[in-house]
Amino acid sequence: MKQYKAENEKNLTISDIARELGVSKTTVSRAISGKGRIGEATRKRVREYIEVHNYRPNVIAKSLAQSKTFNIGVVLPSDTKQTEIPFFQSCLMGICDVAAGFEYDVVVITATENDIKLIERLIRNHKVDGIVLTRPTVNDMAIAYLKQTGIPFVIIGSVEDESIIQIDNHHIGGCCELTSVLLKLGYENIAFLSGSKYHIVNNNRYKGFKQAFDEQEKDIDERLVFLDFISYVQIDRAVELIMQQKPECIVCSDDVICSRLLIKLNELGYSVPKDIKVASFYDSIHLANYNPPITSLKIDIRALGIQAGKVLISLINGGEVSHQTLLDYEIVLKKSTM
Amino acid sequence: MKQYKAENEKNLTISDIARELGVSKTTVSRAISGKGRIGEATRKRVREYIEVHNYRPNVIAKSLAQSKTFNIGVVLPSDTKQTEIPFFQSCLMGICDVAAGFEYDVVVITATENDIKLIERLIRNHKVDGIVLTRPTVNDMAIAYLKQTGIPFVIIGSVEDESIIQIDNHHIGGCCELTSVLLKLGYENIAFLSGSKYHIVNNNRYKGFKQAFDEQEKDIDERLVFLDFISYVQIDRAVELIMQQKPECIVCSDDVICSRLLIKLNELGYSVPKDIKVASFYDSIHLANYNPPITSLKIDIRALGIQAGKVLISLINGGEVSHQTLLDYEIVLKKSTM
DNA sequence: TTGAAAGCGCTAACAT
DNA sequence: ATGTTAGCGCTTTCAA
Repeated sequence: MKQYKAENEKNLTISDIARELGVSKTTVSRAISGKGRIGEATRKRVREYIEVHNYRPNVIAKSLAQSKTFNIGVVLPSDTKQTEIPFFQSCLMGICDVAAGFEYDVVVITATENDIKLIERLIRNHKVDGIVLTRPTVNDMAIAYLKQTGIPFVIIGSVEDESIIQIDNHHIGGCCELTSVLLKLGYENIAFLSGSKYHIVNNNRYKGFKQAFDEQEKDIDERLVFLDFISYVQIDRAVELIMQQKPECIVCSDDVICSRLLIKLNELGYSVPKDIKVASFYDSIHLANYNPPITSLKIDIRALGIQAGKVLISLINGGEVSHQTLLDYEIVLKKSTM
Repeated sequence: MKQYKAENEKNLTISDIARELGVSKTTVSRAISGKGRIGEATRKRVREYIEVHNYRPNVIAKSLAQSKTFNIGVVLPSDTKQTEIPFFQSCLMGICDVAAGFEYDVVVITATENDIKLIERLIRNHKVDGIVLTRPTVNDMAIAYLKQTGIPFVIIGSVEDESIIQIDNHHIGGCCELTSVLLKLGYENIAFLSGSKYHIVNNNRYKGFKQAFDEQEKDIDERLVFLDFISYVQIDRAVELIMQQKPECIVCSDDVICSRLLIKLNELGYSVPKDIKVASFYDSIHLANYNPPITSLKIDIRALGIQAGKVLISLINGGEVSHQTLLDYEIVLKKSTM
């Protein structure tokens, strides 16, 4: 139980300072926090002492006294497959950035669709003041749980429930717009290849896809729509089926699917964009360096994290926040659809 | 300052339980922690009450009393480029796993080679009991700082200083072995393409490469060695230079470089493995699905995180730990070198 | 085996 | 403007 601090000089406390300066603890506390009235002279004395002696308040003690932890929790999916996609990491970095700016720290925990034990523990242990949830699913257990606890939380993604604070890109709009562009380029037979239906974002992307067809009063060829294709084996099979229909273009719901698609197309001997056009509803490093460059929706993931962090911290501190923030996207046309 | 808890029933404390059960706080505390002598009967009564009333100790209060936080800090690089590689995310997941198992939580912060402000803050705020550092660099500021504070810490990677607890894969051995295999396959002119010299791991990989040549008493063609190639532009240029020498094989120090190499080779019209063999000293999802499959060193990143977490927690609790743990690797020969 | 009391370092009413 | 005092919820001597 011997801590390393023993090696250093013992940590300075507020009482030490009070004693040395011949004032009360309260005065010192006030000089530090800036709350409450205090004389300019004393404040200066205290501040100087602190500076010189390199005093740092003990955040734990402050936490206990104020029932605040100055931590925010970030819930990441723990399944290995998701683990390797850069989305969550970029989000996390964004959140860390803002958190640091507000003197908060970030506690990371993992959860799966049907195991939110760690979230429960984190909250019951009072380790965080609020939580950022990433990737909401259909019938999300974590959301239900958090709502019931009353702890401040925001989600990165979208759900129907308007009582939940959500930060997301405008997936429906973006996917609709990209699809529209493709249609206007004259590609009529567009295939759609999407990941798990369980992830709301995929459903929204499909909504956008459909909307574009509706707007232009064109019909989707249902034989070209492949939803809920998760494993590589499934995707490979889907690609074969799609290519049998000889479409002009394939749109993928995300970068991982798209990169697999590209490999499979290559294997089958098809060349992009000569034989088939390809576009993706989300780009990332997986696609960034591909040759030919892939037309895709470009979204700023880090910005998403930053926004989520900001909103959460504001929420924690009693600020008013809007229930939904939709961030922008950019459509980047590249060689793969030319 | 009104907290959400107000909405729920007020949180049960140890005093509440003591009062209800007609015992002292001390007794309740003992019943929970298991420390100190206590009658079997009372212990049971307390445990039952806790179970029924769903009591959860306040970790913050415990922290204050024991000067322990039950948090470990993980330092991740914040530069965007590194952010997108899955290595750190996998490490982090591994660390989260063990931490949860020991009832610890993980606080994530970022740092760059020359900005360790957040590390300093984290420690001075007493937010963690120990730290995991990832990716040591040459003249690592973070290591120097941590060493001086005396806080328990481990690094994922290798450094010369034996006083530092290190967890790593056996890069030198692995790279040596893979190179040996390539040499034995009859590839004499092997090019080596590596990333930043600033990252110790790259230097170690090169050491392994050289060692293989030494062991077989063969000479490295210096014109084929390209160290410290970081940006894509640099890599592209290196590939051109390499190909002018018409080597039989190219070895990359990591997956990101390799994936860029493959794109560039493709662009230049070379086919793998027909025109040129390719191997990588580290595979990841970036390479996993490439066609043709790429010969590479396979290492289990999550395991690295798990081990680091275990060692750190042991260290925090005063356990004896060895200064270096080298994890295994696997050489996977694939089509790219056939 | 159990309890009383002090204390971890800070904040916040309430006085003065 | 400053000080007094009483907590925050838990652990931990020390005494019974």
